[in-house]
Amino acid sequence: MGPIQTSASRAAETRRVSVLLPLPLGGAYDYALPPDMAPVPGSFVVVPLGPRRLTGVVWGPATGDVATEKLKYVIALVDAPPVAEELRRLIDWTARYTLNAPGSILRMAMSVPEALHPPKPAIGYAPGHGEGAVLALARIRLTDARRRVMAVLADGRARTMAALTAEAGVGAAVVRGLAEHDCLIAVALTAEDGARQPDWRRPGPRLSPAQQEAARALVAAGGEAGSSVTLLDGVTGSGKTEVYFEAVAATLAAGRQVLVMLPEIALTAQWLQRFERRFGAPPLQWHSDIPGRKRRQTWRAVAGGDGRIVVGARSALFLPFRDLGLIVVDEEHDTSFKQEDGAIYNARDMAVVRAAMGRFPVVLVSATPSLETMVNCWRGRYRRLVLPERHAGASLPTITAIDLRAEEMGRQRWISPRLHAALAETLEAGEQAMLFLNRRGYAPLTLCRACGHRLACPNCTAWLVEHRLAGRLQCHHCGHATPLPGDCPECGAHEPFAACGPGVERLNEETARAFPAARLAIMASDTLQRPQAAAELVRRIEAREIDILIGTQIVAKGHHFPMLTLVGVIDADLGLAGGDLRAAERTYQLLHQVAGRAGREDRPGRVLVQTFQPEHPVMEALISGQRDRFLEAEAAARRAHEMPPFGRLAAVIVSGPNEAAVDAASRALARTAPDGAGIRVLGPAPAPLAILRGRHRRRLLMKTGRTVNIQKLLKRWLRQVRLKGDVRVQVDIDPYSFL
DNA sequence: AGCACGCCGACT
DNA sequence: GTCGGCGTGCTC
Repeated sequence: MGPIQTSASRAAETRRVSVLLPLPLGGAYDYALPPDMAPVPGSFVVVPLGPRRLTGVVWGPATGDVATEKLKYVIALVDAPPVAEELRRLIDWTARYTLNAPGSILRMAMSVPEALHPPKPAIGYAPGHGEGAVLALARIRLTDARRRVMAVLADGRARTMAALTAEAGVGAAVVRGLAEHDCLIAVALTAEDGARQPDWRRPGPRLSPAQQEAARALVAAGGEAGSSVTLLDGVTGSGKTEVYFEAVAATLAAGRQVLVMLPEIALTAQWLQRFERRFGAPPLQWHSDIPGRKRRQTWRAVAGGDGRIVVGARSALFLPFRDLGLIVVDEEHDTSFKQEDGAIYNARDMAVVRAAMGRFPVVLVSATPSLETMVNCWRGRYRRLVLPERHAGASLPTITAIDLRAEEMGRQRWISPRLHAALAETLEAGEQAMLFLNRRGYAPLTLCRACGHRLACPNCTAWLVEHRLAGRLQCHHCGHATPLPGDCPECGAHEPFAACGPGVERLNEETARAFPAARLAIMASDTLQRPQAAAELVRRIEAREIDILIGTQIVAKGHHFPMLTLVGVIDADLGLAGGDLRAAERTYQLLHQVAGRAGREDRPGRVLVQTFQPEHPVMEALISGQRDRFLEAEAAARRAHEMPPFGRLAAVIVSGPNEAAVDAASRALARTAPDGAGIRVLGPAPAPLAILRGRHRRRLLMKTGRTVNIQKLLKRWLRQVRLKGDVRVQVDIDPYSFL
């Protein structure tokens, strides 16, 4: 034995690690390791933090500058697969890019803390076997109920108590009684007994030559050493999904995991069907509606590597894949990939980053690619594969504008005579039509006829929207709901309210009046709360139980209705108002997608677009089908104003319950705003929703050239200001909506 | 994110 | 005289 160690030499020998906790702390904290503990970077560990015990992730070697007296010991090493380096780097990268604490980003990857601890095995009941069981059965009185239980279990498969009692139609006491007499044995159920795995060996559908070529290129990208981004660009119905399924199959064949990100996951029953047809089993799913137990299973399957393929919404991006080999971002232009609450990030862009970190390919898929993606293609940073035609020879719909300035519109009517005539023809021919209006509810605004008072949300700067089917007024921003008041809260007039403007419910009313014999259905996110309701409606349309479908933007996504030959866009100008950088681009994408619903298979479709500005570049591009020329013009305009992606933009949102404190803080920020060549700070101005969920909001905008490190600039700037009175500052790098 | 510490109003 | 409000700050 050597000499007794001094505390100093012991400290020098103490192994230290830095541990990132899923909290908005400044960074990772250092901890001492007990002598017998050997975590690797990425290991989950339990550590003390103040009076609490928390689970975090070993982030690397200790940073070293923490006083020994402060250092605490790691309590335990969690028995779970460690977080891969790729995800750790993605978390650090995202934190730096979005100016969030790394712990806040880690929290998204650890959204199911219970999943870290192995589930206690579910207990099931199986018949006993061998002579003992026979003797046991002989000893008891075999009542009817007991006989039914034994009959259910005759196949030898174990069942949970719940399943067994339901199948046999007995109470739990009967089962317990049988178990006590050793006629049944309690066994641990193996997880998801016999769950089917997607099988990449199954033969795919026959692909067109263009599809084959694209599929080959995608598969080849998977075989390359580094990362790559490929845009799969093709009109609706050109068979993009089948093409990227080949890349999915190749990745699965190579033994690696796949993530497919889709917007609005709850409404893609058709996508899931296609997947299951191709691979013989459903993929794992990840989105906000997945119940807790399933989430936990999925998280564990992904981390352990048994979960081979996940389809999910944007939050799936931070799942702890063990060996991810491909990400597909379908509908890459969709704005729902931009997360707006908590950490603000664009999951499509972060997918590209994750692929770069993991050195694997990513495929962006769209019929209407975002301008950012197209610019990256033009710059040669992304590859582009174009699927030129509609599959199976179907022709593209003809798109025609209806100039509302020239139409005789009745009062409180939104269907023009020309659209009305087209609807009549379509119904006459026994075909289906769709009316598109991107507004939920009955009317977007309700006002008092006596005094002009408008019913507004008490928590937000927004009008209340009347929902007649639900029998109430609703705020679409905070969820505030109230019945329609009997009297005007302003002037006291009795039942004075008038609905202003149309929502889908009101359009439904007008359509029903115009076509009393037609069978109508409304499709909006609030009329279809459950995925089953959406699937049922889709089935009814496919079965031609519906003649006219009236819907908001959710009808634009991914549903194929062969008999739908007419699409009417009620108000094409709706998205163009307001100070949104991407208003034109988004309107184009939305209307193009809606138009793509018309004329499938062998029936030519037509699209009638009601607009007050048929000469607008968006309308002209839609009608002429010259998408890329439109995007080039958009790009030129953005370049001229040094707007993204030709310049950088960041919004700084200051919010708090006290308006004066918010104003003071935003003025203080404006005073200390950096300036310099190519740097401009605008504001403060009231944010797009000046009051949201009871918090007052002000916004400043920072605009810089493309080569400026905007994060560094923002960090230095925001550090200077001391905030008080529950005022929060949030940064939105590359904001989508602004004014 | 929690939790403790700290300085100003209505109660056993 | 104390209990408790939540504003501010810290947690390796």
